[in-house]
Amino acid sequence: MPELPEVETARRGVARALRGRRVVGVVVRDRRLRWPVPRDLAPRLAERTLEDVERRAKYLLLRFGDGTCIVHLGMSGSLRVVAADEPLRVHDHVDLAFDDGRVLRLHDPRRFGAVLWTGGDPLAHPLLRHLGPEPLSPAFDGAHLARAARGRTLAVKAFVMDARVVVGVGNIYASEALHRAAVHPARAAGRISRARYDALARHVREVLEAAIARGGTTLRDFVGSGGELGEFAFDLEVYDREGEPCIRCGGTIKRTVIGQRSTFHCGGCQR
DNA sequence: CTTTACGCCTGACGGC
DNA sequence: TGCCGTCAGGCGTAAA
Repeated sequence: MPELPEVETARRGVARALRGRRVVGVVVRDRRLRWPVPRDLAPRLAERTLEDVERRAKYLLLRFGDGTCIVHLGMSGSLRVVAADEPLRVHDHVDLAFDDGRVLRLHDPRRFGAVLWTGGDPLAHPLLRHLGPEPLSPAFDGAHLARAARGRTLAVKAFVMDARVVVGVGNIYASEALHRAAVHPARAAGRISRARYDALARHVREVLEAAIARGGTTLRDFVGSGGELGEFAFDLEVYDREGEPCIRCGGTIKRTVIGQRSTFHCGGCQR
């Protein structure tokens, strides 16, 4: 389920397939997502042209000129672009039908995702307005992390997963970036040097870029918007490798829990 | 203000 | 074979 690389992969797929197309129909089979899908979604979208697909954090922004459809995939969501006669599967909750006969179909078993509508500037939406910088933007660097961490006592892993600090660093990539930067995930965020934050910021960026280049990590069932399976091969160094030897120092990978989330680190090389 | 815990859901898996 | 507990990639919200 989607971390930022998966969402970015979905964004590119949807944009390539449907940018410039006009909405000719909306079907909501189950509006009980994280928030109810608005009842007026269909009239809002009717006959509007999809001008672009953007991404802010893990939110997809389907730009329709004077309004934006905000889509979040939650923990189990995926998007596919299918033919209109594609058979439905269970948990296919929302369809946007376009004028070329194709359908953008949201599938979300756990229904932690969202489909919303907002007029005006979507970045001013309550869900988006307090978000930190994009991890692939110039605004994100070690100086930013060090500044934001001043006086903070929480574990650095929870810190980098806080969307007000930096967006898009999910549970897998938080463990991976901390391992590459040799920083212990439980270390207090405010007690990490500027130099180590420089390294961490660099590794966050690198691990996300590498994953995007491979179309997302995909542990089990991520499906890109065209229906293709994402790369299984992205080499996770610590995630889900409890008990295995560290590829860097030979130490043993440990599993702990930080902020109620599974956390993996090497007891040998992360300090 | 910061930090921590809790749900929202379905499904897959392991142990018995 | 079935049942039951545990866990899962997110994240807003409430409580402390």
